[in-house]
Amino acid sequence: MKSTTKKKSLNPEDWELATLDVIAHEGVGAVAVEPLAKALGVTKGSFYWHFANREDLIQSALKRWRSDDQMLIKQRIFSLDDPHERLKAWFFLSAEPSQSHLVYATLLADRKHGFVAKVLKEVTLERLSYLQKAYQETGMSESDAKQQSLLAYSVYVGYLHMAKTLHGKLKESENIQNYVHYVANQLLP
Amino acid sequence: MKSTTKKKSLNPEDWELATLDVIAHEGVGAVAVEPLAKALGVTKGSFYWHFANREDLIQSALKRWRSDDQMLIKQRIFSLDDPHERLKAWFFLSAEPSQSHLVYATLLADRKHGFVAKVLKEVTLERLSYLQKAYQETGMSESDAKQQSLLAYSVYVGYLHMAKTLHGKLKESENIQNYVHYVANQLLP
DNA sequence: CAATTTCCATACGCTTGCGTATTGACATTT
DNA sequence: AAATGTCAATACGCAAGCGTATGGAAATTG
Repeated sequence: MKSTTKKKSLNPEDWELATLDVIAHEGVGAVAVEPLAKALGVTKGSFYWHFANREDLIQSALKRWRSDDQMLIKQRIFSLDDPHERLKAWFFLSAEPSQSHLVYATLLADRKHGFVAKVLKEVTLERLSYLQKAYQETGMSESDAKQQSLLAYSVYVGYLHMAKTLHGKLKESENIQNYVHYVANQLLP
Repeated sequence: MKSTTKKKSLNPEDWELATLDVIAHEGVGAVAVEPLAKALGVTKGSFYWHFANREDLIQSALKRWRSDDQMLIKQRIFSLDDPHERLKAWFFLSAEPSQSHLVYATLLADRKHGFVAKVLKEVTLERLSYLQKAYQETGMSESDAKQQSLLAYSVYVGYLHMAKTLHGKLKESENIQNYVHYVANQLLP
């Protein structure tokens, strides 16, 4: 994370966005007030004006992340009428590179912060219920839809990590497109 | 991690096993010499007798993890002749709780240590090639086997995280068995 | 214009943890 | 018995980072 141009005056959003950037690349544990301040071109005096402490900052950042992510999913996916199209849009969205996915991936691995586990669980259950609903609308029984949504979601989570782990062995554009089509074929009823 | 009974004298294996326990539960970044020493009932003087530094310890611990895991996979899965049985064994093994899975999950999230990325990639590629080989032996084309093994592996990785994230909502034994059967049905040719 | 508010810099004390140096205790070898 | 090797304890200096306190600068309000 590079130092930004010194800005006239910072607001809480500036801090939160910088925090999400750290979380995306290094996880919640790497969020540190002083290096963040340095990156933003200030010292920590102003940080403590805006936030009670480090955890307050992280919670605010995650709240923002969650809200933005919900909005994106609603616009891109759950505005579609046809459940098949919705599921397809999910597969394509889930394979797109984005900071949101990176943040989500690091939250998945967090073992130390109860508030992280809480946000993670809520976001995950919400997404799963959207997927289950879509599968049910295609005609699946409730119990099959439940298993299938869990499976499809596991594929998303797995893909998040595979893309990073096998960087350079997965990243050819045609391979990604092929894979997504393959997955959609396997997981769409 | 609790303090163990004070042992007469520690060997490198003691340190490595304690380190894997920390990695499993909190990730590589949480490995710290002094708390480890405390947990083992000694002070860090003897740590530095056995290991050059913290990284040396972590690398040794990961080397042990990798070696044990390879052995387990070979015994439980790749000793089977029938590729269908092998794949089924993989699905069941991958859903079993184990420290090895926990370690693997935290390695997946590590963004800070090049040597971790290296081990992770090697382990992952090795497992993928085993899976691909098994799918091919069931009669799949090479390119389908490749995609299918990536998909099946993504499901494993996804499941690792879902089990933790949705703790208490996934952990009923019948649900796990149902899920594994469901997955096997979907992903076995 | 003075008072208040907002944002910010800096000093301080504390904690955690690292690696190095030194010394001690015990076991093994010569 | 002396020398050597193994394991371990402790002190030390350093760094990173946290939160608190204090004072300053700029903007806004009355």
